[in-house]
Amino acid sequence: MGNYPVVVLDFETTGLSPDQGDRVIEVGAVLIENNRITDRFQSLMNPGMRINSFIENYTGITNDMLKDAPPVPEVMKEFASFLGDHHLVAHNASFDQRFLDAELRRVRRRRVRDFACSMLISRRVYPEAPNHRLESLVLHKKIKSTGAFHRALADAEMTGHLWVSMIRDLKETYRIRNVPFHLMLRLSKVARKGVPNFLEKFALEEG
DNA sequence: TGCCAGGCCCTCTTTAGGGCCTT
Repeated sequence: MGNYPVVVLDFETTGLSPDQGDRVIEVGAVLIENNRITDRFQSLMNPGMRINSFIENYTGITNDMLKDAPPVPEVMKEFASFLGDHHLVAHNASFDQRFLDAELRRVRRRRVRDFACSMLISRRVYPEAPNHRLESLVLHKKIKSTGAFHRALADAEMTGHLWVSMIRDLKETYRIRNVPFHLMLRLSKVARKGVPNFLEKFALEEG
């Protein structure tokens, strides 16, 4: 199964830390239901400050593109509606979670669901991967690339495909019929050496 | 003035250091 919906999201930002004044400049997200993308959300946002040349080069998003973009609060209110009360997923979720929580706080909203981290889970499901950057995992799993890396919607879509791929591989490898969200959350915290035992035990209890 | 992210996770560890990930 794994039929519960999740929203997979990705932010492009002015830097690494909302605590140091960094803001979001683009959000991309996909809704996944029944292992397929059924809805999408994407918007650039004007952060009210200039972005540096590293960010322009890294993302391909320029100051010129942000000049006429809607302000961050306006987009974040819309995005909060898109999120609803769905479970959330991101690649290196602690990063996106910090920015999401900070920007929602500014518009007096709050996150209501847990975040699962596709990077932490991929380290456990695909320990053989050369590394666990999104770009490398997309190559490793032969996931079709849906646009330029480091743009929010393309990264969210590819992370979404990675999420579906990990659920499928868990089912096949461990003969788990149903991979609920809470299993993915728990898996992301299991010591790596203990992963096979953890999953075999789950499969037994399920059966 | 000078500082400058944070959390996971391995190891030559736990009285710590440094690579990996995200922009």
